[in-house]
Amino acid sequence: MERAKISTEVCNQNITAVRDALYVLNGKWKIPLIVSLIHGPKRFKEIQRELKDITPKVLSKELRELEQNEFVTRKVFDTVPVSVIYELTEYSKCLDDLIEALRAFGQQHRERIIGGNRREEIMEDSTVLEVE
Amino acid sequence: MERAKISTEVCNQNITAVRDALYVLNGKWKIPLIVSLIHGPKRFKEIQRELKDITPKVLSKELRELEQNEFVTRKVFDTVPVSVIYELTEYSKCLDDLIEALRAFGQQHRERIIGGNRREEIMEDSTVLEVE
DNA sequence: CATGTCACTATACAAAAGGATACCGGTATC
DNA sequence: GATACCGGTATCCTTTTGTATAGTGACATG
Repeated sequence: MERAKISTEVCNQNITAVRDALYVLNGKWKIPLIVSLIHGPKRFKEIQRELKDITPKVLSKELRELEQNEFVTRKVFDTVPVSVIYELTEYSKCLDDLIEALRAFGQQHRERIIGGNRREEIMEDSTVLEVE
Repeated sequence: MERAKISTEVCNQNITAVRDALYVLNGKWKIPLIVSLIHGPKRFKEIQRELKDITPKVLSKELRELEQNEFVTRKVFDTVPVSVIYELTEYSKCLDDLIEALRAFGQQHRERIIGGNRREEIMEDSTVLEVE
């Protein structure tokens, strides 16, 4: 009973931590956006081209939120016309392990589905992952 | 130029992998739900109590999706009234690294915000993370 | 002189996700 | 008899997310 209490407390702490993490990284775009900046700073349009189905409105919103959380910085150069580059911060490096784990899982999961080594009943379902 | 081409290809692969991962783990609840099952199988109402602000409708939908992706199994016992337990699968263990990274980041990020070792301009913003 | 680029913003709208509340039939408890 | 638990479903509503389209102003290209 005492043990159970401690274990549920730990469990709640873990859930809280995970929910805190998801709170700042929510949505479809934040992590892909960070990944696209890992290989070097980029301009607005470059990012838009790389994440091809994002609209400027959404991109601009996501970038603002990442800026507020100190994962990216926005730098404006007064060339003509102005160029704006987005760059990852030092702090964003604390996401490296997370991103690597996500990447590894994503890759592995896709292979599993393409390979078809899954239970038959579920194979029929086409909504599990969209493979192009 | 050749180098750049290779590097953008790798980058695109990474973005794709990350997006695949996010596709099956989307939304506010899937990962917290899995975390709540790590310490052992649970019944529907138990999970609902643990993730306290989830509604039964959403919980039932999330559990169904996790079942389709083979992260949890649903077992019905014909006691009176019936009891239903949800349990993590073997396959779900491939999420362990990811969950640990998410937990570590979430904890670290919360401490950073509570500690207040952030730039002043951003300190004013209250929307960064809800700390209760 | 028409057209296109850049980094967006604005407006309007549609779709999806999530939340609030009520309800079911059966059992157990008070 | 009233209430509560169980594992959900049904209905409605709000919030979030995404789409489509147009426009800005200064310049560069044809």
